[in-house]
This record gives sequence, C-alpha cells and structure tokens, in this order.
Amino acid sequence: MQPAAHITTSELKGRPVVAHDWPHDAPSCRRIQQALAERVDTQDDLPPVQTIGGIDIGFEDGGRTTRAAAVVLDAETLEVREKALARVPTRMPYIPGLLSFREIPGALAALEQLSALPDLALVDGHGIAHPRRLGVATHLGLVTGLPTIGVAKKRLTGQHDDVPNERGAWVPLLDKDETIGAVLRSRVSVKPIFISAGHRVSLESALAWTLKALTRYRLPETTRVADRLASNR
DNA sequence: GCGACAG
DNA sequence: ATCTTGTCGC
Repeated sequence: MQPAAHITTSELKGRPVVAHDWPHDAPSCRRIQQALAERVDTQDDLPPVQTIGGIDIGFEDGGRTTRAAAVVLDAETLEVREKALARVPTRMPYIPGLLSFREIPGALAALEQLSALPDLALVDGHGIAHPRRLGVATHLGLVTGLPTIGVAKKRLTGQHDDVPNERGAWVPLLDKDETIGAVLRSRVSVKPIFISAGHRVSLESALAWTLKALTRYRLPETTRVADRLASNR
C-alpha cells in the first residue's frame, strides 16, 4: 500500500491554495498529480484583470541552474510593468509529464520577487492538456492561487484536426471525447500553439486572453518578454 | 513490446 | 530546454 500523497489546503493573500510535499521520484510525482487534479477549477474565477503575467523557465550550466522569469504587463496596453529573474539550483531532470516539478520551484522564486502579482498568468507549457490534467500551468495555479493559462508550443497529449490557416482560427484538442484545450493559429503560416485552461480560467477565457496578448508574433507578448529574460536574450 | 513524449 | 550560422520561403 502506497503512502497517501500529503496535500493540505491553505490561503495566500485571501486565495485558496494547495500545499504538498515536494517529491523527487517519478512515481511520487504521479501520485501527487492524481490527487491534485481533483482540486483544479476550470470555471472562470478571476478578479478584474488589469495586469497579465508571463512565466518562462530557462537553464544554464548545462541544466544545473534554473533561470525563472516572471513578468507583468498591463492587460490593456501590454506595456511591461515589471520583470523578475530568479536563479535556483535545478532539482529534477526533465521527464515528459512531470515538467511542473522541475519548473515550479524557480517560478515561485521569481514570483516572490515581484512587488505585485499579476491578476492572471500565461505559463509556458500546458494547463489541463496533460495525461493526468495537471500540466505546469495548472499545477502552478493550484500552488499559488493565481488564475493561470497554459500556452504551449508543442502537443503533449490529445488529438486534433488541421487548423485553418487564418489568424485566430482554432480547433479543439481532444482526449477521447473530452475537450482538453485548443489548437490556435496565432498568425498566418506559423505552427499553431496549444492553449488550455490552467486553474480558475475556462478554455473560452483562456483563448480570449491569449488573443488579447497576441500582436504580430506567434507567441503572446507575455511569453515573449518572459522568454527573452529567461534565456538571456 | 513499440512508439510518443510540454520544457 | 540547450548546443549553433547561414539560409530558404512567404
């Protein structure tokens, strides 16, 4: 009999959050994911959104050091309000399906450096478009209480039809008969991106906010600014 | 057993 | 993710 995943509920700045032991082995990670998945909220439960955040992680020293970037943009003008970069020792290798356990420690360190958290955060990687519905965007939302959206450049799981070659066109990402996300053509003639609900945000709102953060590039501005910082460009 | 596999 | 320069296509 496996020991139960130790999960507790708490509160952060008035918001319900979840805390849990930080595992180091894959089987423990998967057990925690299964337990956490029950607490995910894919209904809209967000404050008036005045700022949107971007979270992205990069690495240095051949992966030994994690560089985590958290940026805050004005939701209306997309003007950059604040940037934070944290460098922490990397604790886990990359294992498909367990990305959040590798990236969240750094993300939390970067968020802590911000003078004010964003009202909503777009996270690099998937939200519920994950084998156990607990991608990095969803996991980070649960742990911080922040409304989150998953914005990924590649598919992890699920099937989808071709996306029409028109800016803003999208098709559902399906797992069996369940819609777990959307495959979005963010601009003409580029590979589509994968949008999914993270936590406290519906897929419809996730798409709407992603479109609001898009300008002339494939990725939303939040992701671009955070990526530039995390990868030292 | 074989192929797929976010960052 | 990261290692890396020029180059093909819209």
